[in-house]
Amino acid sequence: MYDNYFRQLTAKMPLTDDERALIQSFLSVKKIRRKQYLLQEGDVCKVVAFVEKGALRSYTVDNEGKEHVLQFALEGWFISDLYSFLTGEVSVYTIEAIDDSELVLINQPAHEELLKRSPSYQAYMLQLITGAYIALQRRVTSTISLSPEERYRDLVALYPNIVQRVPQHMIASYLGLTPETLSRIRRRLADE
Amino acid sequence: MYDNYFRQLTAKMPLTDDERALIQSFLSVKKIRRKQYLLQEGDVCKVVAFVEKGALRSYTVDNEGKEHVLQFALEGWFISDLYSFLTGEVSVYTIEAIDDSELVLINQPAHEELLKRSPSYQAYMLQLITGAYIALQRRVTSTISLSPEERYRDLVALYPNIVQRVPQHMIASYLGLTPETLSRIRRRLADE
DNA sequence: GCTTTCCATTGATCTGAATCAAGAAAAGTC
DNA sequence: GACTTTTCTTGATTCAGATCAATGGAAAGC
Repeated sequence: MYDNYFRQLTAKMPLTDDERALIQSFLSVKKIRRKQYLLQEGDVCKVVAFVEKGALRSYTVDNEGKEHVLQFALEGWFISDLYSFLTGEVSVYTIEAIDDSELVLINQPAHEELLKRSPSYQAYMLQLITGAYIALQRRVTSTISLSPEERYRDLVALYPNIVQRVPQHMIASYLGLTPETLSRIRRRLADE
Repeated sequence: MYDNYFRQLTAKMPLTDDERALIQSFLSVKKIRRKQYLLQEGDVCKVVAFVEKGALRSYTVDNEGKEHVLQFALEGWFISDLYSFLTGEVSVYTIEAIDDSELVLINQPAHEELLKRSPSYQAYMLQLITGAYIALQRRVTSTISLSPEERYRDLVALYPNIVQRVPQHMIASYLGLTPETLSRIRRRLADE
């Protein structure tokens, strides 16, 4: 159940059996079906989710009712609204399963407790947030300095598995394009 | 010299005199003149800078030679390319002083050492990166879900001091607009 | 204080992506 | 396996913001 989670964790952070048991005692498992929500806009984000299996995305809805994808999370990734999770403020994001998925969850009190009790967990969290920060910064850089076509190529180069796995209109939304525009970009690239 | 820095730090993290002395021994001070660089594209980012006085910005230059502002830092803010600083990879960003400025710097080895030796510093760094992450996430959200006019209003509401202090064409660049477009938006808003 | 560079504004025009519309194909559901 | 829903594609049209161009004014630098 926690296989991928601990594979990931121990790869970065060797753990004693005791520490592993301690951490595991604070985790829980959840299965979630395609199109179900892990978080809804207006709620406080209660958990950080590790994707054991499946795929999820987070998105905002603007005034005109349009969705804008913030992040995808495939197997081995984390997803959450860290802002809401850490501050307790309500979230402007929705997190939804793209496919039937299996998640490993940790809630806020458990997270607090583990930070205090496990130095490994603490160090891991610092790495996690740093990684999230770096991924976001790359995204911002791409958004502000590349053309739509370049942004798409960048995404394909960096996360080919996302492009293969996720419906195209969600990729378009992630890139800040309409599905029509992305379709035309793909044709242009294929024609060359 | 380190007044603002420690005011900021102790506000979040009570320090013993010893700890303060330890941290201070790892810091250095730098004055930098308007238009001088703290970091140039292609170099590794060696420091995290706290702005005691003045104002800086970071930006990327795209294929066509256009600048895109990633971040502003006024008094009391930090600026760096954390990605480059932490990984040692070269940076795609330039960090430049907008006005003559005074900075408190910490370099990578000092940062490593302090992480090991000062739990307060460690906890502070976690807060810092978390804060940076949250600020970036807000920026992404604004970029993907708001119109240019809404983005500008958001910026004015959130950081009025930036808008007052920084040349308008840099604000435009930060918002992903041309100076002309921002000028027209401002007129529209003033006319109403 | 004078010169030069930089900066904000306004108008005219252009353009790339959005929108609108419709049909085909694929996937999901019962 | 038939039906429904979702997804992708293609074409025609529109539109918001970029680009091009020019001016007046402010700040920087000597």
